[in-house]
Amino acid sequence: MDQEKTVQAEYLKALAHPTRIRILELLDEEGRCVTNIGEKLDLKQSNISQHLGILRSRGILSLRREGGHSIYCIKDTRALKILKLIKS
Amino acid sequence: MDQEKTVQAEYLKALAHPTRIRILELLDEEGRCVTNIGEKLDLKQSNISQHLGILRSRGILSLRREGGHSIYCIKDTRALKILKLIKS
DNA sequence: CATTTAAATTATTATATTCTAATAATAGTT
DNA sequence: AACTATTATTAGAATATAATAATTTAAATG
Repeated sequence: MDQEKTVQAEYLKALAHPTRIRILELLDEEGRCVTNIGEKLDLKQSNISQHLGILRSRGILSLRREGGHSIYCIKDTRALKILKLIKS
Repeated sequence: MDQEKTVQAEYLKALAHPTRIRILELLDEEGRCVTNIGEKLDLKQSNISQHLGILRSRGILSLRREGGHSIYCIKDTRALKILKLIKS
């Protein structure tokens, strides 16, 4: 596994997971906190948090704190365009 | 690791690798055989063949035999659109 | 038909990813 | 300040992916 990593491949890897795709679809509607996403997807808190971290580290999501909550929003709308492309 | 696999995620996973991205860029120009791709990318034959197999199994590439060669071509142009989207 | 060439497949090893569970950190609340 | 709620981080085990080397298959050529 000694292939040079590329920005493009890393970006696509961030999108290439069922849960992360579902997160992006949820956040397309509106910004949401971790708990809310966890309820919608019925997954463990730590797991959601990790997936959100991956999407954020690639610049796909942004985060703001509000009350005791972390509200995640889509920052890079190319991600949504890609998902729509795949569905067509 | 018990997430349901989705068509979308599997599709993106097929694209999410540096070598496979380079293969798609090469094939965007013209159809090529395995040997030719191997020379261009300077990688082992079996490795190229495996990557081509992955792209083909997802319906992204098509294959025709010609002389003693397997000529691969891009079949699903959404893949190229996605790569272009990422670069922008 | 033996030999060469091109490509696919298989087995193996190394690495990466993902999930769970446990714990830590960070606010807010009482 | 103790308590609670929310989120993040860490460690570990299970699984998946990727590269190499070796082998096999298939077709073309002498």
